[in-house]
Amino acid sequence: MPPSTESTLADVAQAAGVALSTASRVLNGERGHRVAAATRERVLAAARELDYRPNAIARGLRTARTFTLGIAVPQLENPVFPQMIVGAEAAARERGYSLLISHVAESDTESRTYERLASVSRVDGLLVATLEDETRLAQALATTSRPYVVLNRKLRGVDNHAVFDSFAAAEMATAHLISLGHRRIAHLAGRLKGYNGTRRLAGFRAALRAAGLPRDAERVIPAGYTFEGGVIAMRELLRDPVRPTGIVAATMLAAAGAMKVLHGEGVAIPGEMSIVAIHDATIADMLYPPLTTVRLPVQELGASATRGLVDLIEGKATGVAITLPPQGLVLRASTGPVPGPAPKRPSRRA
Amino acid sequence: MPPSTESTLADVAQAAGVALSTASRVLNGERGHRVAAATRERVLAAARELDYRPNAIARGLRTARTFTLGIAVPQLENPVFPQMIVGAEAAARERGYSLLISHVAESDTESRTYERLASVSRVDGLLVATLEDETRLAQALATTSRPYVVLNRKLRGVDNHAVFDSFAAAEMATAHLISLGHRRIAHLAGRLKGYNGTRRLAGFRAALRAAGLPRDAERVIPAGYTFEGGVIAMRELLRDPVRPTGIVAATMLAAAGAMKVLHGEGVAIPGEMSIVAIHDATIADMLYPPLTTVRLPVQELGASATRGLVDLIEGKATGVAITLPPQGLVLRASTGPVPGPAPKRPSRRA
DNA sequence: TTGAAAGCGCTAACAC
DNA sequence: GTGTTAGCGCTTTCAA
Repeated sequence: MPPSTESTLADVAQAAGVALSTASRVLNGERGHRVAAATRERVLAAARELDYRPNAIARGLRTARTFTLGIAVPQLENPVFPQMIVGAEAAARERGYSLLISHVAESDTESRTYERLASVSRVDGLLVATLEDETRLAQALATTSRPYVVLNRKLRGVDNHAVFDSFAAAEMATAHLISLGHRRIAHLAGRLKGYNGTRRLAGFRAALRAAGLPRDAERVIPAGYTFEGGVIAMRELLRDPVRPTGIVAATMLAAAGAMKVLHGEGVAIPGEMSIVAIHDATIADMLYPPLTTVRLPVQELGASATRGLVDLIEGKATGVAITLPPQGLVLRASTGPVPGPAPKRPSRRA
Repeated sequence: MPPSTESTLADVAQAAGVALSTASRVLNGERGHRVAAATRERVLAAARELDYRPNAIARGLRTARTFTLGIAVPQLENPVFPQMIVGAEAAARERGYSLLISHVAESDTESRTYERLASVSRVDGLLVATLEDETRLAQALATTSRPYVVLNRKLRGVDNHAVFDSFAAAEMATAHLISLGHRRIAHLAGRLKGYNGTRRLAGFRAALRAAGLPRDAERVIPAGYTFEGGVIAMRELLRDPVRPTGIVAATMLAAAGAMKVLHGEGVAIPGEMSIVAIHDATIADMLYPPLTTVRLPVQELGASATRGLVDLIEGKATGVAITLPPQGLVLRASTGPVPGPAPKRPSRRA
C-alpha cells in the first residue's frame, strides 16, 4: 500500500540507505557511472515499494527539458488534424515525449495562443498545424527560443516544415480523370492564396497541359477546405452553361459538399459527373458513392514532423524540410468513364 | 530587442531595482499584499522591457500546480473524441489551464499509458475518455493522487463522471421511427457490455414497450462503435428472412456502415428502410441520404467535465456527476414513413 | 511596503 | 562506487 503522499527521490534513497544522488543514478539510465549491482537492487526495490514516480516538473526545472511537445491545431473537426495528431503522438511517445495540444481558433485574432504555447518553458518544441499562412504566426514563432516545425505548409521566413507534395497529388488526381476520357474538368480549389491551394491548382493545370487539353477545358472555383465550401462552390459550378464531366476537389470535405449538391440536383455520380478528391480518410468510404481519392500520408506527416522536431531538440539535426509524396490513387466508385456525348449538343449515341 | 536568453524574475527584479519577492508580488495578482504604485510601475516596465515570461515549470515545482489537465483519448478517428477535446480545450483555457493529450491505443494492453499520465505531477487533473469499461483503468486511476473525471461512462468504483443520457437518446430515436409507423425495428447496438451500449439498448426496448409493440418486433445486433462494425452487423441483419423497416443505430459510425451495405444491396433509404442514429456530427450531413440523428451535446460534455474537474482541483467541488440529456432529433432524410405492407405476410392495408 | 531566505524535487558536477 | 552539494526559477513565509 503506497503512502497517501507521493514519495520522492529522497524517500527512496533513505529507504534504500543510499545517498540521493545514488538513487538518482540508479533510476535514470546512469551514463558512464556504474553502480554496484547490490546497491542498484536495493534502490529499485525501495522505489517499487514506495511506488516512486519521478516528479517531471522538478526534473524539468533542473534540466530545462520537459519532454513535452506543443502542438497547435485549428479546426479539430477536419479529420486531417486528428490524423496528424495521431501520427505525432505516436512518434512523440516513441521518442519519450508527450504532446500538449492547443486548439487555435481560427477567429483568434489575438494570436495570444501561439505566444502562450511558444512562450512558456513547458514545451521543448512546437508543432504548428495552422491553416493560415499568417505572417502573424511567423512572428510569434520568431519570439520563441524553442525549435518548431510547421506542418502542412511552408511559411516565409520559417525554416522548418513538413508538407505534402500537393502538386503531385493534384496531378495524379487529374491524370486519373483524363485517363478515364474526361476532357472538361473542373477544380474545386483550396484557398487560392494558400500554400496547398496554389500547388494543387498548379498540379491540376499541369496535368491538363500535359494531356494537351485546351485552356478552356478547365474551370477553377475556390471551395476552401470545408464541407460548406464544397456545397457553395458546386452550386456555383452547376450554374455554368456547360457542365464539366469530371471534378478534382482539393480536399475531401469539399468533395463531400459537392456530392451533396449533386445528389440534390439529381446529377448521377459517376454517371454524369466523376469526382476525385485529394486526401483520404474513413469518410471517403462512407460517402455515396464511395469517393475516389489520392491518398496523402497524413499520419506520417505528423510523425515525420515530430521526429524531425525531436532531432532538432536533441541537436541531431539543424533543420527539418520534409516533403511527402502522395501514396497513390484509392480507386472507389465516384469516378468512371466520361459519359457519352456532351450534354449540350446531343449527337451520335445515347 | 529581447535578449537571446530567456529572462528570469531575478533579471526583472534587478532591472527594476527591487527584491525578487517584490517583483514576484507585482507580477502575480498579489493577494492581500499591497505594493507601492511607483514600485509596481518600475517592475512592470522592466518585465516588458526584458520580455519576461514566467517559467511555468519553476512555478509548478514551487506551487505543485501546473495548470495543465491531462486528457486520455482512444481512437481519435471517431469524430466524437475530437469534439470532446474541442469542448474540453475551450473550457480549460477559459479557466486558465492547458490540455495535455494522450492517445491511448485500445490495443495498449499494458495500460502503462494511464499510469504515465496519472503518475507524473505534470498534470493537475485527468480527463479520461476511454471506450473500455476496464477495471484496469479504474485501478490505474486509483493509484493517482490527482483528481479525475471519466468521460462518457460510469465505472465501478470511480466516482466522477460526465455522461450522456443514453437511455433517453435511444428512446427518442426509437420513438421517432415508431411515430413514422414503423413496427419492425432493429437496433444496431453498441457494445452489449458497455455502459452506453446497455443503456441505449434499454432505451430502445423501453420505447418499443411503451408503444405496445410485441417483443418479436425487435431485433438486436451488436455493431460496436465503428464503421466496419456497422457494415458487418448490417450484412448479418439482411440475412434475416424478415427485414425490419427501421433501424436505430447506437452510433453514427455504425449507421454509416449500415448505409453502405444498404446501398450495396440496393435497399432504398428511407423508401424500404429508415435509419436513425445516436450522435450528431458534420458527417451525418455528408452521408447519402443525410442521416437523421439524435444530437448529443458532445462538446458540452467535454466542457462540463472539464469545468467539473477544475472545480475539483480548486476545491470548489467534491464530486462530479454530470448527465447531459440529448439535444433532440435532427431530422434529415434517412427516415421516412414505413413502406406499405409487411413483405412477409401481406395483410389488411397497403 | 519591501527584503531575505527557505525550499519545491531533482540532476550533475565534484569530491572522496 | 558513492556521497555532498549547488542550484534550476519561482512563491511564500517571516522579519524588518
